[in-house]
Formats: sequence, structure tokens, C-alpha cells
Amino acid sequence: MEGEPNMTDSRRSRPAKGPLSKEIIVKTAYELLESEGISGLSMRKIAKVLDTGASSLYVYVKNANELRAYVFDYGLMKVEITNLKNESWKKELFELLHSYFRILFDSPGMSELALMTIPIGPNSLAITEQILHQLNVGGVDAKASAWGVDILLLYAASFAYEQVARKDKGRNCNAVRTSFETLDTVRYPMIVSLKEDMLSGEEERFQWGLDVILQGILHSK
Amino acid sequence: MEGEPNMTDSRRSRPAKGPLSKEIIVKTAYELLESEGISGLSMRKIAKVLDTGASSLYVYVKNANELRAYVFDYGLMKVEITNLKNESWKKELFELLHSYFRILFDSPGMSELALMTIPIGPNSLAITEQILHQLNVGGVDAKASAWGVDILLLYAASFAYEQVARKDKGRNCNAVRTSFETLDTVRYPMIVSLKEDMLSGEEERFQWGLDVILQGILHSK
DNA sequence: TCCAATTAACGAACACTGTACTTTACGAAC
DNA sequence: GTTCGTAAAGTACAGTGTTCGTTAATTGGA
Repeated sequence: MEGEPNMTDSRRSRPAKGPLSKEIIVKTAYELLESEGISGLSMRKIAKVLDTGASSLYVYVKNANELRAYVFDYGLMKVEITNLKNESWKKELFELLHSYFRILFDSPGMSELALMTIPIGPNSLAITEQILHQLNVGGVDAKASAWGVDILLLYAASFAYEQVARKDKGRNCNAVRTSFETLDTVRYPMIVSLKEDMLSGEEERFQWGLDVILQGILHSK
Repeated sequence: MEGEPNMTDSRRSRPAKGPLSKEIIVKTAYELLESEGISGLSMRKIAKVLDTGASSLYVYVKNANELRAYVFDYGLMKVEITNLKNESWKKELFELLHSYFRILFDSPGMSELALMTIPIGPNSLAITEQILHQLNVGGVDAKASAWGVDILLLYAASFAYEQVARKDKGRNCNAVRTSFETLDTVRYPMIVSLKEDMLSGEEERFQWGLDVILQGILHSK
């Protein structure tokens, strides 16, 4: 209304507003994900940071799901893919998966994205490729490698997701703990007697699970 | 407006509208989940089936998340928990986890719920208890049982979730398959050479993974 | 029997969400 | 200079969970 006469001025007064692009949209979305979690990843919030409207994003991105996939793969850039020939393949595989886990665990929302997203981005593929390579070096046959990499990644993602949920819900995982405290000893004797172990561990537990799965893959012939 | 004079009549004309309760809300919600998937599980849609408003549900349920947890546990009723002493513990464990997987895989939305929900409902607990029992019979020690049951359930849920996504997205998992077809052979040699194996298998693959994890647990001492 | 107190049910409203459609503005090519 | 393709923007629609204030019904006690 009042700004109509100087509409061109108002546009000229902020020339720093660079043109939109898929890259800066994904980057902005990822920063929002880091600071606000998965709930920060909405078209409107991303657009607001970029000083535009939600509909403008649809020029560069098909829909919100596709954007989420891009954001997830962008976040995987930080995963360290080392390739030191002198180290043992097992140690390198562990470090890769541990790095993957840490990225999913530390950045709020990344573990959700890992589970919702079909991992066909370049960084996802690079991680998969590297794991397949390590398993191949370790003498694992084709089918076991192909199926094993899926289990390993699935384990890291779902474990990260579970740990994140456990980290957020109350301080000392109230929901689960308090329900375990008041359990019927007759109906659930095993759970009651093992409840301490069932709530313990974090990184150590992740490593243990990794070891379990890898041992299983190696004994699967 | 027009119905004002016979408002009491209209209420009396449908006395079959039984009172709300947590049980029928959960039951209705589960039926909606079965027929429409996770998107059918909204407070408004559930309320509409029960011929009421969404806000009425909040008398019996704290929020949508809690309702989802109840619905998930309700769906787990169908999981077959056998306890035949004469069978081997391994076979029974496999059958239990297979039944669990099938429930999550067949009912649309159950696998999503399995991942989002903190499993503290009675049916979840019964399944956990039974798995712990079988592992105990198999001679697995305390910590390995406590941590192993988590991995086994996590595996079944995330595998079901992945397979459901693969089943829905296009007919022959277009997204993944077409991206694998056009892969750079230089950058991703392992993926290209193993792409057939990576997309194969379903039930057989689930069994294989179960075997892998169980072997790993048994060798974890 | 009648009044009081509790509580279930309801409707409207709020603050969001993703996405489609229409209109405006700009930049380059002819 | 005009035209044309397209990026950007605004508006609108149909949803979502949840809260609030009000109404209706039912139950318990005198």
C-alpha cells in the first residue's frame, strides 16, 4: 500500500540479496536443521531465512521430500572417509561407521533423515562404496557384502535415532526408566533382572553392536 | 440452524453412539492405520470416524504421540509368541522375530510407528521378555542379551521400514534402481558390480540378517 | 427428589504445514 | 524497442496438532 511508489527502490536498497540456487537453499536448510532440529526444516522457515516465500523454493527443488534428501546428503559431507592402505580394513571400517554414527547422533534431525531418506546422493554412495571396498578387502563375498552394507548402515542409523530419542525425552530417559522401575516381576522377570544392562552404554554399546554384526557377516559363509 | 428444534431428537435418534473410551479410540485408530496408512492416523480423521471432534479425544489420550504408542502396541497383539519347550530356542526366536517383522511389513504404517515409538506397552514388553528368555536358554550372558534384544528388534523394525518404502515407491523401486543404472563405474566400482545383489531378496534377506546378528551375539564373549 | 459438582463433549480458533496457481518483474535475444 | 521465457512473489487451499471456553449430561450426596 504505502510502499507502492518506491517498490523498485526497496528492491534496489537490498541488492545483496543474491539469486536463489539449489546450493544455497540446501545449505540454508542444513543450518536450520542443525540449529532447530527436524522441525526447523520446513519450506516456510527456510524461505524466511532466505528472505523470500516458500513457493519460490519450488523452482529449484521438486518438493519437500526431495529437499530433505539433498539436506541429508549435504550433512554426510562431514563423514570422514579415510583410505589408508597400511591400516587394517577392520579398523578403517569401524572408524568410518563410527564417524557416520557421530554425524547422525550429533546433528539433531540427521538420524530421522537417515531413516526417511532413500540414500542415493553422492555422499551416501561414497560411504556405501567405501564400506563395500573394505568388506571386499576383508574377503567377504559378493552377496554378504551387498546385504551386509545395508545392515551396517541401517544399524548405525536406527541406533543413532534411538539414542537421540533417549537423549531428548526427559533427562535420564524418564519414560523408559520409570516404566522399567514399576514392572511386574512375575510377568517380566527377564526384563526386571536385566533392566540395568538394557539402559546402559552409548558409544561403547554402538561399538559392541558393530562388532556383533561384523562377526556375524564374517561367519555367514 | 434448521436442526435446532429437534436437537434432542437428533441425539436420541442415534443412541447407538456409544461413549468414547481409550479402547475404542485406539481400535478405531488402528483400523484407520490399516486402511489408510500412517496418514490416516490423524486426530481429526479418527474423530470423524467416531462421529465427534478431534478435541474430544484429548480426554482419553494425552496427545497424538501417546495415541500412536497405544496404536502400535495394539497392533503388536497379532505377533505370535509361542513357547513350545520341545522346539529349539533358536527356531522359536526366529519365528517370533519373523512374526514381528511380518506385522510391521504387512500393516502400512506399523514400521514407522515401531521406529518413532518408545516401546513400553504391554505387548512390546511381552515380546522383549520372550526374546530375552530365548537368549537366556541359548546360554547368552546378561549384557549380551540386554544389548542383543535391542539390536534384534531394531533390525526387524528398520528392515521392515526400508522394505515398505521400497515396496511403495514406484513398482520396482524405481528411485534406487534407476539411480544404480546410471552410476559412474569409475567412482563407484563396487556398487556397480554388486548392484544386482544389493536390490535382491526380501524375506530371505531378512532371515539372512537375523542369522548374521544372532551368530554375532553368540560369538561376542 | 432435587441440587451441586464433576466431567465428557463440542465448536471455534490458533499457529502451523506442503503445495498449486496466478500475477508480477526482470533480463536477454531478436 | 518489443517480445518472450522464466525466476520470484503473493495468495489460496486443505490439511495438521493442540488449547480454550462453553454446553450438556451424569453422578453423588442431602
